[in-house]
Amino acid sequence: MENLDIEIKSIADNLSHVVPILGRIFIKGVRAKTNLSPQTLQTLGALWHHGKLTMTGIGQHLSVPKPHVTALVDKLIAEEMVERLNDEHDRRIIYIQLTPKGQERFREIKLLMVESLRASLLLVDKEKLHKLNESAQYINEILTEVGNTMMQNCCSSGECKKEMDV
Amino acid sequence: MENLDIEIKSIADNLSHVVPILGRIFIKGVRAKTNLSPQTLQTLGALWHHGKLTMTGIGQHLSVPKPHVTALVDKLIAEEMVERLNDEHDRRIIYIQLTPKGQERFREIKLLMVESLRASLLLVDKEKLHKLNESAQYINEILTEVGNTMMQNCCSSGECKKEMDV
DNA sequence: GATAATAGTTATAAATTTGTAACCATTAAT
DNA sequence: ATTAATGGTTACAAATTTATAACTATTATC
Repeated sequence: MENLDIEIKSIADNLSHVVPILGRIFIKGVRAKTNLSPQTLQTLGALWHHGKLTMTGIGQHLSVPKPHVTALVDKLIAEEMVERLNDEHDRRIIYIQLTPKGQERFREIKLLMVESLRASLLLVDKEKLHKLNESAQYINEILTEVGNTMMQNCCSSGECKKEMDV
Repeated sequence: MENLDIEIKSIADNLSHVVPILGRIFIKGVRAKTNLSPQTLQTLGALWHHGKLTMTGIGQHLSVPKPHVTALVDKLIAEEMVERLNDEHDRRIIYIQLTPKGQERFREIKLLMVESLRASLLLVDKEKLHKLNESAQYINEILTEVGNTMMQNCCSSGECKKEMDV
């Protein structure tokens, strides 16, 4: 069990070091070209991935306090990128989902992200890229899994987008 | 070459989705227990990893404008966690590095990060954890590499800490 | 049916981050 | 010897994020 502990330390070390780099690539590298704040971008990303989220679900995904989620969503609604949806059985619950316009817009944002990443990986050779892809896939798989169990019923619609579908 | 493009898209998709989750684990999960802002935490992390950074080096690592780096460093100096160091050959350059107190303090912060991660990975079994570790290691390796090539001479001291050494 | 819990909003203040412009000191280039 | 470029700071305004408290509407519990 000692061994396992060392492994978690190592994971923490490696992943924490990578946070600002990913931020640079996916947030800062894209932000200037849209008029969207980082958290707004992440909200769209979460909605794209999960298809449908409650207000508290969004808050948990971004770890943002609920009142601020309201503000984020209001802003996105003002731009007609997302819409509110009432739950049939529980009238307290409001789902948020991308509008067609929002989907279109986020598709473009994803292109910007890809370009930003491509620029960063320019000098990385094919084989390393392949291995990087596998690693990224795996990390996303695990972290999405633990992320979901931590929020009760994040995407209550049932199915999350597992794959990219640009 | 078509294939390579798809791979980059996939990497972008997976890594971008993971950004808010990592933020939750390593930044938000730790912040409350320290009185440090996210960027201040990341500054310490970068210094821990690189040992020594110039002001612009810090700015590039966090992608933060230079004037704000001054503010961040000033704050850390006020808490005696980092210190300025002059370059022998170029008197414009100022290196920042952790003080012993700062190292001690960041060691504690790393413990908090590990605990936060451990809590998230509670339900993940041993084998997955092992594979996760390998993936995290690889991603850090590649991204650190491209990160460094993008900033001319980030850690001009020469040697970066490659391994965890808590 | 009264009470407690949940989902979301409104309002507000404070902290943090972002973005500029102008500036000093030092080094590089011509 | 000027002039240009680099590394860093100061000053300031704006945008974004964080943190609370109080509140409404609805559902769950006893």
